[in-house]
Amino acid sequence: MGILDRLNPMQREAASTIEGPLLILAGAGSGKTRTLTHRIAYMIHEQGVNPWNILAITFTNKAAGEMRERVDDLVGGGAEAVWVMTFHATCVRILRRYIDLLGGYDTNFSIYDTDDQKTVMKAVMKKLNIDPKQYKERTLLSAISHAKDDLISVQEYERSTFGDFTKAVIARAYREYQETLKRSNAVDFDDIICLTVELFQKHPEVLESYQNRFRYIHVDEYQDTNLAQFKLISLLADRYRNLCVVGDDDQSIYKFRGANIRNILDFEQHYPEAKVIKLEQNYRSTQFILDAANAVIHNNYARKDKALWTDRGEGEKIRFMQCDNAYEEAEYIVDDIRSKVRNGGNYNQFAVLYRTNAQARLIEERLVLKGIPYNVVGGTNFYSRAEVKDIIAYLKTVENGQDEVALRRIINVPKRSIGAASIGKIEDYAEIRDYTLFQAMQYASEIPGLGKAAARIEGFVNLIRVLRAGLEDLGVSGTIRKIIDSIDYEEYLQDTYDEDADDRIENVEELYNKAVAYEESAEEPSLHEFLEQVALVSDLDNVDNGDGRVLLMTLHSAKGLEFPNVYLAGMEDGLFPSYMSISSGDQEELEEERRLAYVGITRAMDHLTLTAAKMRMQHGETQFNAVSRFVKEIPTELLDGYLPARKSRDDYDSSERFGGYESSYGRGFGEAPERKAAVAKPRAFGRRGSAPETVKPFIAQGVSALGAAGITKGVAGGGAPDYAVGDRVRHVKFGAGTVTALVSEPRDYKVTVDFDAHGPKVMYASFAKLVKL
DNA sequence: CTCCTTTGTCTTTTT
DNA sequence: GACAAAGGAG
Repeated sequence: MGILDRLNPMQREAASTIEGPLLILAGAGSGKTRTLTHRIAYMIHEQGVNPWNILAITFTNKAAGEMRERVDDLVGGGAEAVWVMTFHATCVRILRRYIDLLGGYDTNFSIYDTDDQKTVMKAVMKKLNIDPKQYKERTLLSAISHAKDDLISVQEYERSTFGDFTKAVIARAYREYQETLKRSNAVDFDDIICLTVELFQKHPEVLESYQNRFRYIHVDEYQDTNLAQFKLISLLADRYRNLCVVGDDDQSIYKFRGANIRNILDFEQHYPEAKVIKLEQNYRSTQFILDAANAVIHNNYARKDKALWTDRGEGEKIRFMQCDNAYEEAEYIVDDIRSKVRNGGNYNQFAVLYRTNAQARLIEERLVLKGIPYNVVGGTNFYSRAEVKDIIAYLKTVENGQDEVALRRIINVPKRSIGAASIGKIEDYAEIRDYTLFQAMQYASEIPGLGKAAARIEGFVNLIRVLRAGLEDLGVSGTIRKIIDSIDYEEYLQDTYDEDADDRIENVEELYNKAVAYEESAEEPSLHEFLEQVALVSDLDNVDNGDGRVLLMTLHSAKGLEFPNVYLAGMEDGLFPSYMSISSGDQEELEEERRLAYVGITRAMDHLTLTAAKMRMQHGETQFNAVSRFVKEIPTELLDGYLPARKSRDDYDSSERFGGYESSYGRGFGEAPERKAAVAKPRAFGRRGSAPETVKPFIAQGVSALGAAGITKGVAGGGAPDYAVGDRVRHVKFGAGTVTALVSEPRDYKVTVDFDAHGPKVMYASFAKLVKL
């Protein structure tokens, strides 16, 4: 009878548990979206929950769109009232109503993307006299971003600096950056979340209204939430505590963006009454593919133990191919795809995944050569193209005159001969009168020293005024058209770019088309909503493989997708795992890479091919990379094709850890690796021969990493286990048993115990905490 | 103010 | 190898 009949028992239990906190640990391909959508349908249809009271939060628009569609299908009428949205869209919606309560912001705020943030930071550094050679804007921005992810305010950050000079610099930059954004009535991506948290904390009445509205909350991809998002969710869920989170700690791959894997690992601590349900049946891949994925991920520590299984049968072995260079790798992959399609297949059943976007190029070239249709997912965002950003900046200036980043971008584009000197004079004037830049520009004729520039500035101000006046009649698309015409933008593009002017003009037209499409679909079209979509939607969201094309994308973009045939290209130490993660000596970074490998492997339904190149151009120089350690972590019996030399734990020495770089500075180095030397010279640094500062900490950390590698057992579980095969041991949960096998693995000892009451179990020594009897 | 050459950087990137 | 930013010359 019910909606839940089509679910397996565990899925059904998860879907029917609607009261109280619930953690669904959903392995790759275990039907997580299906479970969530059925849960929502069950609530509405069989438990009489008002759709209005349900919130489902995702990370990507794509995931939100998919869920929206499936909920609509299952629920039918009334489903529109369910909020299915991304974190950012949810928060923007809340801020558009209430941000003015925080003071200093107005509800027509701009949203700054990464480029805009850089622009702001550059200005901040200039203003504060921060030496750009000593501090990169990227570093400062990422420090600020991480502070915001952790809900650390400017004041708190300032208090925590103590004698730390670098932190003090960051604190100054943080304060000025935040003040600049506020002056511009703008928020960045991180602000969207943490200002909402701030709003809830400072205005309990607002929080309460949303708590009452969202009685049932779902969070997808919970493993990727950061502290701010966690706080947001826990505030919202605090009243009714009906919080359902879904995730897979093994697929947490966004630590570098502030995701905190502890949120999912510690869910039961935060919510002691929580119910935990594991979905371990995989409906996607063959057993061999799952075995390989399980074997790789088992080398990680920080994870909840689980084992994916399938009833799909063993399937085919995983293929491994090491080519001489990256060209041959591309050739191998493309030829393989072509021959498989000739034997009856469709190009849309194939995906090539890689670690870095730069790897796409060679494969693309080969695909073009063979006339195979393909799509590259990601790479450069449509909205980050200069010509698109120009028009967007005009629109932002029309919407929000305080937006300085937008204003400065267009003030002299196309060239109006308003240069740095004139802008400086306007700035001074604005400072004295406490005006915004745009306000000051309206008094150009009064500003001393502008001379002829004053008239040109007035012309510009007038243009914006006219655009504002016409907005209501013309709408968004009409205003875009008017901008293009008034500034002769297409002519400007033609003059400025000789090579690709036509492409750029096309992009501008595409933006116009998007605006038209937006106006057709929106209930109540507005400029700020259009700008919001532009800021929050990426072209990743439009990935569609209905038209028979091979898909190329990074491993990160591939999360959540599945393909019958998957190629993982560039399986090399130094590329994947990345050079950074190896050289940092930080185990956590390496574990994140390993999770990425896990994500990659589990994208494959039937056929998985791993490829590597012995020699590859990276950053303009030839690198000789060793086969990725992740390939070596896959049991030999699952691999087909050329098999790399197997490595035992003890071979994970320095030359291996920083593997593959030997050839860059002379052969024979790897034969009898002198440990210190191997650590100190992992790689021939940039061609200009300068050893960057990173080398020093690198050496220090490298040595400690080496130390850690050398005494893995110690790190793993406080030394080698004190029991051996044949010994009797006791386990907290399973009771007494006999040790039947003890295998030393890179990170830990794998111990098999035949328990008296529960039969044989395989476990990792550091987790099992077995006591010798 | 603008154009051209030199210099430095370079993982991933849901929003 | 590719691209952006800074610095110097016109």
